Amino acid sequence: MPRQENESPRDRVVAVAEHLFSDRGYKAVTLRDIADDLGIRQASLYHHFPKGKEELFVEVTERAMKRHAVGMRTTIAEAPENAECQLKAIARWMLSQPPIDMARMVRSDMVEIEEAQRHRLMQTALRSLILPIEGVFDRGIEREHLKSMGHSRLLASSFLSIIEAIQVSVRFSSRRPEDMADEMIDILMNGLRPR
Amino acid sequence: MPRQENESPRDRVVAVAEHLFSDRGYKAVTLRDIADDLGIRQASLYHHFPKGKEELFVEVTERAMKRHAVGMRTTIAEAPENAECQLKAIARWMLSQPPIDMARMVRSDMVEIEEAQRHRLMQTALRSLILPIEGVFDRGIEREHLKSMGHSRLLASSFLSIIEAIQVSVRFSSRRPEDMADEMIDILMNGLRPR
DNA sequence: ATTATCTATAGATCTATAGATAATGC
DNA sequence: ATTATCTATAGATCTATAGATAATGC
Repeated sequence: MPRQENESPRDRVVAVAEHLFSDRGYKAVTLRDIADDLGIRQASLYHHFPKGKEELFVEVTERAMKRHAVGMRTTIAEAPENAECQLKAIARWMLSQPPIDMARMVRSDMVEIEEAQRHRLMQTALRSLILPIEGVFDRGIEREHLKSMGHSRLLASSFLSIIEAIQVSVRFSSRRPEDMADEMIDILMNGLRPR
Repeated sequence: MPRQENESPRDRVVAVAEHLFSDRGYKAVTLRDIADDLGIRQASLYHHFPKGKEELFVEVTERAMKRHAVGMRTTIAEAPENAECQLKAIARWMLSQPPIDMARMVRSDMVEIEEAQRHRLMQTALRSLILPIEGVFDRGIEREHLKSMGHSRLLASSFLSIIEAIQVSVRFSSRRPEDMADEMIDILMNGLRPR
């Protein structure tokens, strides 16, 4: 089989690990789980990640964040200059990706890894996910006179957590996640009270 | 020391376990962690919970849900008959309690426990947390003509996830969580767009 | 030759059990 | 007598290491 044609074995490891970590978190996923899904032996993972589980998790998280940094940027750039449209586009982008439970990431996953790595990953998550959304709200405030409480960071992380809630809801609902996102964005823009 | 005056040893176990489980989740918390926080030996936990970790976790979750069922009911009952006030009161109630990461609960914690227990706990969580909030929105739709998309369940779980996002934000912000909640509720009610 | 896998296994950690000891409450 | 703790330890699971074997790409 000629290489370069598709995915390197290392990339497959990262992809499978991402899905498992994204679903159940760092501690609940074992190297055995990952190896089983890949159809290889647990020890074989050490060929790709000699420092082991933590190294793999950090790589998984870094890649996901890089993907989001790019995905967010292009998603926003390609959407009309309008907060509502951009939020709906962002929602679609996020829903196309493995879910990110920020609460779990901060409280459970990150505490398990080395201090230095943790700080760096948290910074990357802020830049890749929160700041781009914050930017959309800030430009909306500027250009469309959206209400501002001077703290669009809270708005951005609330938005992310709503997407997360939708990704959970999908398990119990037959509605399309995109419709749920649009509905919630509608409420964020116009409010529940009749106008 | 006369008993009945305060907390039974078993109650202390549940209380300590709740804080740890609430913070880091089922798999990431070991019986040793709980015992250490209590100042006892790991094996001593089996006196109170002979069936072990899962039994303890189920008890912790059930108690938390019962507390929420009561807390929600009285919080809503004591607030003015007005969706905005009731939501703000609920936010204060939730912020006074250990955080509940629904996404983690569904995806990570619940998968580790027995099928039957899982179903029961999920039902209890629905009744104790989601339905009361759903009720507030539904009555708001009825009485204050709030906008309805016919799916206030999504609204309720989004509301919960926003509270969760606030409890995470507190770690990085110096703002009062109650103020953050009020701000977000304001946006939910009136929208970001100028009226 | 390099890359990707394997088997075998050490060492750490975690849950759980058995049985002894101490404290508490009639 | 009952309740709450302890020590000691078995057994399972998990991460990680060492060294062998197979596949791949010049």
